[in-house]
Amino acid sequence: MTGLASSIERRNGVSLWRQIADRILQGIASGDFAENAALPPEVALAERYGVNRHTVRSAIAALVQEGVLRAEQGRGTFVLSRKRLSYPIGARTRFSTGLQGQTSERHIALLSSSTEPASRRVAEALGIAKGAAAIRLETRGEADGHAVSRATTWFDAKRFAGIEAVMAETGSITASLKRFGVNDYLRHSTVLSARHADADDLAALDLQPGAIVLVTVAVNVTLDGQPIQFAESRFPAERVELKLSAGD
Amino acid sequence: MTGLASSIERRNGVSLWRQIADRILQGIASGDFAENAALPPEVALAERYGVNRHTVRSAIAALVQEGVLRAEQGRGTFVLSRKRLSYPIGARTRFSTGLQGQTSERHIALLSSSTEPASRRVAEALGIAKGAAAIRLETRGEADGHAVSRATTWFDAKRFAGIEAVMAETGSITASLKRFGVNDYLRHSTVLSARHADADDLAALDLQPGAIVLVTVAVNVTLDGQPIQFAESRFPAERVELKLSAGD
DNA sequence: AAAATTTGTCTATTGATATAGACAATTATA
DNA sequence: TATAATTGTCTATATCAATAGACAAATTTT
Repeated sequence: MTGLASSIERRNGVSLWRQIADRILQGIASGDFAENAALPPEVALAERYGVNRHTVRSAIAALVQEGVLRAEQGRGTFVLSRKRLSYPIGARTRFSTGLQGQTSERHIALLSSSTEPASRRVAEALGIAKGAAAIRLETRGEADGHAVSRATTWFDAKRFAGIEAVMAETGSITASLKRFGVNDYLRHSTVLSARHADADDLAALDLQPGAIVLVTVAVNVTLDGQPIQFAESRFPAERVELKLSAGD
Repeated sequence: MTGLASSIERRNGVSLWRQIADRILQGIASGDFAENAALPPEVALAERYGVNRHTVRSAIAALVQEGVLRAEQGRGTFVLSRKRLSYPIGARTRFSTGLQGQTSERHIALLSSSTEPASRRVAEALGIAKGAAAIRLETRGEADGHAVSRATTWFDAKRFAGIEAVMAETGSITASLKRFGVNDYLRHSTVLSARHADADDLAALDLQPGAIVLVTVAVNVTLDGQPIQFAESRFPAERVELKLSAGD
């Protein structure tokens, strides 16, 4: 028995690159090509399927376009995990607890922090005067070593002085707020949009140009309605989906 | 009614003529194009699918090749009845005589042959020692120019030495066996199953990926019960039905 | 018989597909 | 740091796919 699973056919109306793309998809589905691992190099695939390297490249390009693969010059071509993280959005949205059960490890890394005069938008959201001091945190959410969010968060500098240090230490917004006497908080509002990732997102989220990010702009408030946090978060659309839960 | 069930897509790796051929097949299956009746003229089809007449012609040419349509100059293009060949399976199963009356021409083409040590399964079927030399024939049954079966056949190499040459010459198992003194034989057992065609079947039987093959595993014996032939045959389910006759 | 209908053949042009080779750019490894 | 491995880009060429038009060949209709 020869045992060729399904050979490539020519002149049957289906282009070779499409046939090979389909076989790569099959290989991923069957576990032949492991998720999050490198595909065999282009030359090896070309030999395996009996076609030119450029034909394999066309197939890979199509799958990259479809968000199945990611090619990295000099390193290889990688199979993206097809399952997206499902990130719940609702009244009690919290980074860590929201991803519980989906990942084994998760934390928020503090990339940088600064104290700046509040812009009009920030001031309105936090209920402080425009130009008043606000603390700005640039963070990256990570789960199992993969970047899953990139956020810019604002606090009233008067009330939460020094929160950046606590944040760097604890790796958790919820834990940091506790240090300032905020034992519970609710999400007051969330605005959702999507756009192409900018240069900053690309670097922080390890994305390729053209990638899409989901953007949430949210205000968290204390139980009595006092605004304490204003944040814009970016999620890589290819790795994260947002699940809206009841209660807004 | 716009009613475009599935529109034609360009630049997705599947040629227009293949897409249109598939839609015509769909139309036949759904009764949109009646069997034994004329298809709409090429110009009408071209307009219906929004492509050039020559593109429709390519699609029709492919379906003519596949035995689905017949084009007649000046008259039209006709949907052939997809009556299947009825292949009798029974004690006296023979390729040629079994299809008598259904086809005008039929023969068995020898694709390749080899002598190999008998596997356990082959040895048991032929009543020889495991590892003893066995002749393996790879054949294709053809009727009216269409492939109707693909078989792997085993003989005891000691008793039927050189049968591959006779087979290539005569194109008939029955005639070949006669040369070795087997003037009559019976089918002892047949096991029937079905599966998707593998790459080999697809090529040999001129099928499209996903096609189904009927599989028979049979042992033929002499009148006194001595096993002489062991065969696995694959029949394209779309062109052949197996008719079980009395007497097993 | 003439006209209309329908499939068959031919030429021509354009863009997509596939192969081939060379080299650049990036990353990992010895 | 040099070398190897790997993806990215470029040029070139041949074939396939699709469109377009004209006309031939065969059949049916008028």
